[in-house]
Formats: sequence, structure tokens, C-alpha cells
Amino acid sequence: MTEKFFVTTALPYANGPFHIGHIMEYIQADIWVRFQRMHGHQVHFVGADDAHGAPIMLKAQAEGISPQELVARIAAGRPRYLQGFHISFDHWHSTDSPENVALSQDIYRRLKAADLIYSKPVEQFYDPVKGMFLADRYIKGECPNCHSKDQYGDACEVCSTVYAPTDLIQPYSVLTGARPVLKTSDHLFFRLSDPRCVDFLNGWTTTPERLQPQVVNKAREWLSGQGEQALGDWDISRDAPYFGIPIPDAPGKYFYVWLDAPIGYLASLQSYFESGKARANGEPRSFQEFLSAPETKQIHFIGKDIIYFHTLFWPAMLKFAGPPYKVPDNVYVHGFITVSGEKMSKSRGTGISPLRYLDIGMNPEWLRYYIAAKLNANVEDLDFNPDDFVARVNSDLVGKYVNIASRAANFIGRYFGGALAYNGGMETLQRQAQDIAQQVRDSYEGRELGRAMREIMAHADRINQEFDARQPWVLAKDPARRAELQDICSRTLYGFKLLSVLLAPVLPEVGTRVARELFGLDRPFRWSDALEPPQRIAAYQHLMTRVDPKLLDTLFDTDAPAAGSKAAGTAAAAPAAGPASTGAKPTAAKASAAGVPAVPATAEAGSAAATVSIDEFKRLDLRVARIAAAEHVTGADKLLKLTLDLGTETRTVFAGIKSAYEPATLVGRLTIMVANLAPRKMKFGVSEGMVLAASNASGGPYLLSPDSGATPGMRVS
RNA sequence: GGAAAGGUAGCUCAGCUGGUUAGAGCACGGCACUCAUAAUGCCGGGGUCGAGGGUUCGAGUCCCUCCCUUUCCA
Repeated sequence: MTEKFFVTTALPYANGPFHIGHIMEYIQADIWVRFQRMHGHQVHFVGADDAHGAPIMLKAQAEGISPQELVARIAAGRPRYLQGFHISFDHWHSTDSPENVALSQDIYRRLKAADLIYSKPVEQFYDPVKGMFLADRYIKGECPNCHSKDQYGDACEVCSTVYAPTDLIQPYSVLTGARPVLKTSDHLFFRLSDPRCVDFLNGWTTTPERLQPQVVNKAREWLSGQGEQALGDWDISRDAPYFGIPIPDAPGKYFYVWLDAPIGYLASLQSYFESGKARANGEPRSFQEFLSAPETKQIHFIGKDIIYFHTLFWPAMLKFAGPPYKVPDNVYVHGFITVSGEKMSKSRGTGISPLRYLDIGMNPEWLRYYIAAKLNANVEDLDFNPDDFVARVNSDLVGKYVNIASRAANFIGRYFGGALAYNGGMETLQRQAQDIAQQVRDSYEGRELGRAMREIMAHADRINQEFDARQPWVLAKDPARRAELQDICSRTLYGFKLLSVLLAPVLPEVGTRVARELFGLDRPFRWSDALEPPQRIAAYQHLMTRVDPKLLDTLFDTDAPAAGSKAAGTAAAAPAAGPASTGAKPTAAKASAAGVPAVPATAEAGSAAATVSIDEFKRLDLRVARIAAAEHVTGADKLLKLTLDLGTETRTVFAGIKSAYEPATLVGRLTIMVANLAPRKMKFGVSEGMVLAASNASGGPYLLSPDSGATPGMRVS
């Protein structure tokens, strides 16, 4: 029976290029999708950019462009990398699209009609300078527990205490440095705590085969929480200014980005259907007919950071919106990808950029294989280890797999003109092939990719063993033993064909080449090809080269310039596999200043400094900054702690000007700062730049100031 | 603080509902072979299965406590 699948991966947030976590998820899903297609099942595999929300709005503002322009620029960079890693999406769309507006508003109206939406006043911090409400990640202050400075509004990174932004001591807006004020506004809520929702979710999450056991546990924990832990309703509205979808009949209110993000799955599917691509892919029905059909299987691949949204809100929204919307059949969750055992971090230099991977010419199928070899069906993190990567790829793919064809095909070409012939025993041979194919098939089906790869390689070992045992190179010297030679080489090549079919979901490029070039098919492999003994082959062309370990050095060398590496910086700083990380983690936001090259301290304080070239001077990023806050530093007799507003961000700088300035007199004035000075850890905290001041033996320091008209963030040159 | 997942050879990991001397790949040592864009085959060294208790005829596998790592807490 032909199955009908609607498969998605989590939507990447459109504020930066792909990072390795996205690519890992796409590879996992793509392997599974290709596996299904090889069985003749109909798969509609779609993705989209997650375009809305405050981080994108603010980033666009900072660049002086519209959010639409920003999103379009990001989207333009996607296809190259999706194709580069052979990700076979049928369609790619955006949540900032007419389809998504219509679907989101429709679902909202249905939920409202079902009495699952209500309004409630919410008191929240508001930035009076910027004129907008502040999410927790845009508020910093002193931790109420351990009194560490500059902690985010939701939790302390030093002592791990979780709190509300209102608990912070001396809170300030990350956007402007202003002190946030509490302000009340009406928000719209989705009544997730409604007994109908809870009953439904209890049933949905525990349906056998639907979710992984670990995920069911997690969901049960949320659903059965009592008191403080009780399931809460979901705040789905945000006040203007916000880049998002307007809420019907609620002027100035927009859907929270996490409401319309998963609906983007449907928007992309609809756009795919309306573009005619679904019809071309063998699906004659309309979007609505297909979506609502009981036999359509809706499957989402996601990372473990977004389980909450995909196992509670998303199915509940769909359920109570009613037909043609249908609840997901499966949500498959994977862990994060770590690098050499460490969480990826740009600042620690362990980031690995998929863009750079391709840019330096590494073979995408190496990575696909490596990821497949290490993935299982559990929610476990996967470690990318460079030495392991080289060993696995070279040993498994080149030494074992590709080498099989190479060693057998030469004899067939040289002595038999490409013709294969078997010396009997075909039933046994085919039964063996069938057994292995079935084993591997079960592993793929259950997303146990690592097990599938182990099974495939174990069979490659057996093929090599048999080949060695029969010593065809000895047979070749004896013209009387040609039939024996042809038999063992034919069996070996049959084995190679089997391996190629089994690996085709992982190695689509090599698989297609083997099918067409070596075995002369006029199409890529289907699963059933695994059982067909080949009758002749074309001349063998080498299929895959070994990984040069030097490439890994290049991949990890973060200083060397490479196309795309600059852009990759911001992406790599995000926590591992945060697909649809709509909520842009705090770490992503604060990383914006990291990664700039340190400026060597060339100009010694003295009367005569050596000349510098204009290029050298240009390496200095001097900016106009507004002193948003200034305070004494306990225990420091020369330093003042300044909070500098650069327009788009704020910096903390410790300046040795205490002898000349009273903090209160500094607040609000403009000055000049070195914005790309390497951050320096001091006894009292991290200083993220320096302010410029003049002094000599007889006086100073005197802070520099720009003439009136300059605004924070302007470049000094 | 609450919770989840994990801690098995140097590295990356398999070990299902407890059952003979704990496995694979890579790395390492030795041997063989030469068909292969240099690879394959054979043999071997190497683990008190995080620690300590307990249940059992028998535990890496079940129970308890503790330690460590990672993650989640809308």
C-alpha cells in the first residue's frame, strides 16, 4: 500500500544562516524521507523560514532595513545549502506569507469560537525609550539570589536561579539601557488548561507509537503538574510594535511568533499544493482534501528544545480548530549536536559551520554518513568528533564500501567485458540479501540510523571476507579458472549493489551514480533493486575519496577567512540544534558582540607613535556611545562602571576615570568608544570596550565628546 | 530547587524483557595478502560495565543511596 506522508522539519529562525544543528535535523529527516520514497510511498516534505518576532524586527531596525528585506535576504541564502547537503525538500516557504496569515487567523477564529480564547491584563516591563514591551531576554539586572551583575530577566547564569524579571535588582533594558517600567496591557490567552484540552492531550500523547518514551514522560510531567507546576494557559498575543500577524478584531495586537510558526508548516504545504508541485508529485487532491484525509500521516521532526510547543500547544490548536486541520501523527525528537563533547560555542572556538563545511569543499555525503552512523531513535545528544569523523568515513565508506566495487569490478572489466555470471546458489544468495535488507529496513523505519549503518557495514565486512577467502587475484592467473573468478566477482558486485541500495537514503549522490553509471539503470535505486542480481556492469569510476584530516583543521580554524564564515559566526553561537528557535535564546542575543578581531595595542602612550596605514586605522571600530548609566565600583579606586548605549546594543565598560568624574554627571552624555576591543575580564566583571579620553602628566583624563547631532552607534572615521 | 536522559575498552558507541569466559568500529601491536585512488583478511593486548549497598542460584541488565555529565522547567 502506498502511504501518504506530510513531513516537516522545524522552521529555522530567519535571523541568520543555518547552523550545524539545523543541518543535522534536515539530514535525519531527509534520510527517512528518501527511505520512504524508495519504497514508493508518497512523501511531501516541506520547510519554511520562521520570519516573525521581536529579534528579527530589532535586527532589521539595526541594519536600517525592513524586516521583510532582512527575511528575504536570509531566504535567498537557503537553497544553496539545502541543495549542498542534498536535503530533498519539496518546497520551502515563509511564515511571513499570505497563506500563513489566512491560516493563523482562521485557526484563531475557530479556537475563539470554541471558547478557548480569553483576554486578561498582564503587567510587564516596558522600555519607555524604545516604546515597547520587553521580553525577559531584553532585560538585565542583578541576580536577586547571588547578586551577580548583568543577568537576564528569566534566570541567573551564575547560580541558575529561575525568577521573574521583576525580581531583578537594578533592572535595565538591553535595548536602550533605560530603566524599564511596569505597564499593563490586555493579552489574549489560549485556554490550554481547559479540561477538554487536557483530556485530549492525555490521550494524544500516550497513543502508542506516537511519541518516543522520553517525550511521553516529559509531556506527562507537564500535563499532570499540580499547584505551581500546573499546566498554565498560553499567552498568544504581543503588543505593537511587533513583526507578526495581526490578530483579528484586536487592533494593535499580534500573534506571538510561536503561534504562527508551526502553522507555517501548513502554510508551506498549502503554497506547495497551490504551486502545482504536489500534483506533479502524484497528489491530485486539493490542499484541504489532502490535509484532512484520514490516511495522510503528518510527521514533524524537531529538536528537544521545542517539545513543549509541539506536543502540547500544536496538537491542541489543531484538534480544537477542527477539520480540515488534523492532529500530528508523530513528532520525532532528536537531541543536540555537540562538538568534541562540548556544547557549541563561538567564543570557545568550537563552532562548526555547515556553510564553511561546503565552502571548503568537503563532501556532504561524508557528513550525512557520519550523522547517520551516530543517530538513534532516542532523544540523545550526538557528538561530532573530528578524529572519529575521519576514521569512520575513511574506514567505512572508502575502505570497506567503495573498495568492494573497486576490487571486484576491475576483474570483470578486464576478463569478462563487463558481463557477470553466477555459478549457482542464487536462492541462498537472494535470501541472504532479503534478510539483510529487511533488517536494515526495520532499522530505518524505526529511525535507528546508527543500527542500520552498523548492519550495513557488518555485511560489507562479510563481502570482503568472502572475496579474500576465494582469492580472485590467484584465480586470475589461471585461465582454466575463469568461471570461478567471474562467480566470486559477480557475487561481490551483487553484494555491492545491495549495499548501495541500503545506503542510498544516506548517500543519494553516490547511490544514483552507482545505479546509473555502474549498473546502467535509467533511474535512481528503488528498494526492490536490492534483490535483483546484476547481469553486467560498466567500467568502474571511483566513487568517493578519503577525507584529508587537514580539511578538518581548516573546518575548525575560526580565524582563517572563508566565504560565509563571518555570517556563520552568529549562527554558531546559538545553542546546538535549536531549529525553530523562535525564542532566540539569550546566548544568541548576547553573542552579537563576540567574534570581532582583537585590536593589537600598537599605539603606546607616548609623544611619538609610529605611523599606521589607513587600513590599520580602519580596523578600529570607533563608535559614538551614550552613557546610559554610570556607577562606582565597590573596591575599585580608579574605575567607574559605565553602561554604554550603541543604539542597537549596550555594553558594559570599566573606565579608569573615577578621579575626574562623578558618575551622576556622566549619565546621558555622548562619548566615543572602541567597540571592537577584545572583551577583557576584570576583577569586577567583563569590560566590553573602552572609552576614549585625553590626559598627560599635568591633567586629565578628559572624556572625548562628539559635536551635537551625533547619535549613538555612529561610526567614527 | 524540581525533573529527565546519560555515565560500558584510549576514542565513538552496541548490549532486548537479568543467564555461559562483556561486544563492534576506530586507534595500538603482530602476521598474511596484493585485486583495489592503497585497501582487505587473520591473530592479539586492553574494561573491578561511575561508587557503595541490596534482591537473586545468577546483575552491565532489577531496587536503594551517593557522585559526575548534559538538558528541561512554558
